[in-house]
Amino acid sequence: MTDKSKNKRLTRESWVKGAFNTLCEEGIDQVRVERLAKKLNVTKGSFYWHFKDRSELLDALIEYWNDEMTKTVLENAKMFHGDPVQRIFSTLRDIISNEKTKHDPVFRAWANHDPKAQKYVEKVDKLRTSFLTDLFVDAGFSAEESEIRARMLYYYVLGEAYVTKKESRAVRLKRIERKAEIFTNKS
Amino acid sequence: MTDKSKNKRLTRESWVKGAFNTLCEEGIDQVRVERLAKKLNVTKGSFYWHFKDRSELLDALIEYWNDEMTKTVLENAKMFHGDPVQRIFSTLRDIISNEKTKHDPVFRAWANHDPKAQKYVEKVDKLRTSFLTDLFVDAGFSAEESEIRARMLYYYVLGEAYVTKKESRAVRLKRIERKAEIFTNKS
DNA sequence: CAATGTCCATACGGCACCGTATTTAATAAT
DNA sequence: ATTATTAAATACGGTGCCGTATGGACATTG
Repeated sequence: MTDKSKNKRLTRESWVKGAFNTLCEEGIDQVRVERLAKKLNVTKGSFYWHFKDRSELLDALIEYWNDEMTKTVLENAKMFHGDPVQRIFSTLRDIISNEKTKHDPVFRAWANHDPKAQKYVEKVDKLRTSFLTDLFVDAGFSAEESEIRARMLYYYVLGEAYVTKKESRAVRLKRIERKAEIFTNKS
Repeated sequence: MTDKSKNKRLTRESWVKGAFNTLCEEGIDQVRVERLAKKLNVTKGSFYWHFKDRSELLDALIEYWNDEMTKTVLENAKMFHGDPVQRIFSTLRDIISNEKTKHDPVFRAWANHDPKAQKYVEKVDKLRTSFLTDLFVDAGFSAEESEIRARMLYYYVLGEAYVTKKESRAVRLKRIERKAEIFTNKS
């Protein structure tokens, strides 16, 4: 698709992206060098020129995921200025709509058994929750209350992502927005 | 530990339990026949007497998980009678305290790439949410509102389980109870 | 148009695992 | 005690994967 079948030379990133695909579709233990090679229509001779070994690919994969998550996810939300409550919704929309976020669970499954990946997951979690916390503060909640609500909202969105993977983002977003109102109501 | 090192004969269940352990610790792709054999201090000659092949072990593993989840998890909660809101808390306590529930994420990670396991996960999800829904109804919420709150609460608990795996159950339970109050408040 | 560097193919040894076949040991039945 | 049955050990061929070594194709530069 992205690579016309005539592309001879591959880049390091080609491998990482290919690895990311099979990570999402089959889990980390199924991303193997020779299978990737076949998928990319080359031999592993290519791979071992670009990478020292499989472990180096996995490291690159972690970096790739981290970049995608930190770069793009919260950019739009930061741009958006206006009603603080609306910004919370906008952020949710961002997280859910992001193509990559859809694959959060797969990466988390990996991190579950790999401390290196785990470190980055924790990083991203902190980034997101602290961002959400700030939004609640802007919306007028106390610091403590903001943190509680941010965590609640974030955990909820995460859990929702695990259970309702098959539903469309539109449906999910609608439901989440409906429920998010509860979080933004000052009881 | 459970098996004194002198136990000669193994049962089918020994294998399933061993498989469940490595499933939790390393993921489904790491449960291999010969490694399990070594862990159980036998050879795979034993395994292939009890099972046709690896796939049959995985099927048994799914059944095992399903039984553990449906049998024990909600039993206590059903026993408990009294204030409906208190029953909700009691149920949460049950889900979180259950040793097996702790490993929900790992099993879900597997289900993510295996339709067979996925089916059972959906079953358990439905069981839990419908049970929670009934509790909210008992607590005086409308049918529609009950379902919404049940889903929120359940997704939240799930998401929480993914992010805060390392914390003690006591700490988690305390936090969750604190937050669950919000779900049980009629705004 | 040589020479050098970049990128990949091919060929190899080794390991871990799967599943089968066959044999041996332990337990139960007669 | 002999025989069956059950449970596990051993031995085997086959496959997929890893990483290395080496050579070839292509491009770039002088």
